[in-house]
Amino acid sequence: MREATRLFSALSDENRLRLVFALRHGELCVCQLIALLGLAPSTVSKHLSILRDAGLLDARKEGRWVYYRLAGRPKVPILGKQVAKIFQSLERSPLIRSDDRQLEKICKENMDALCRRQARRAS
Amino acid sequence: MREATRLFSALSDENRLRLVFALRHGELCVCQLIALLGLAPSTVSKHLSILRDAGLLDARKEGRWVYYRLAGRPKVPILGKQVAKIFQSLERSPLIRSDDRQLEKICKENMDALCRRQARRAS
DNA sequence: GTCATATTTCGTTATATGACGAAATATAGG
DNA sequence: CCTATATTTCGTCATATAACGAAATATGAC
Repeated sequence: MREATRLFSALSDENRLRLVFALRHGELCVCQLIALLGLAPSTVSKHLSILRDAGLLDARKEGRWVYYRLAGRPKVPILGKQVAKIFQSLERSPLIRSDDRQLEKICKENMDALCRRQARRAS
Repeated sequence: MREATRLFSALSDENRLRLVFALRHGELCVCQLIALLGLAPSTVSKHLSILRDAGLLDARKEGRWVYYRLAGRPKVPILGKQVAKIFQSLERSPLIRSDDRQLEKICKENMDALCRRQARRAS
């Protein structure tokens, strides 16, 4: 029961939904996700931690970098008609589309340039 | 996007999940749901309001009584493997089983006896 | 070893949320 | 009309949560 409420709670924040949708294209590094959301690294890290604890994400480390991906192979999510509609419309929502466009750019940048940008932003 | 977060937020509370599962058997009156959860009427009413605003429940009035039911015809909810597992295990969870047993008793009581019990509880 | 860097954890603050009781609203009976 | 009753809304309080910056941790380069 706690697992269920934890899962739904994990998905009840807009930024965390954005993370889940960003990762549907494939694995991303934390620094890329930070660039996408434009939030403090600590905030993004906390959000990712919540999603991972809820069983939605897996993570792997590569040197200093941590990559997150969706856990397993999620199918098209259905939770009754209402939710099916919501999820379909979510992919068409301006925010997710905007995220998708921004993600294209972010994925074209090399990781070093991205991380330098985060460092500059932090100061 | 707000609809999605509202829906997931609606399902992120244990008592609200219990309400949803209780209603999977069919329509119930608020006083029956109050008896099930053992919470204050105002709290149950608030929870039901959240679920209805999220599109999960429909309501109809019959005199002083308000009956709630699941909206439309929900199928077995799937939101990726993780959620499918959670929902399957939820139906086997001690809490939901206990609720099911208690619901049997509650549905055998006539509404008047139930409501008299709530009134006594309120004082 | 030192210094730099990416990420996570911790502590703080403002805001949101779940519980309750009281008040308001809607319906029924005499 | 008055009284009773079921439910909803409102206000309050304790607790949870999302944001941030600072500190801690882990990795890499020299």
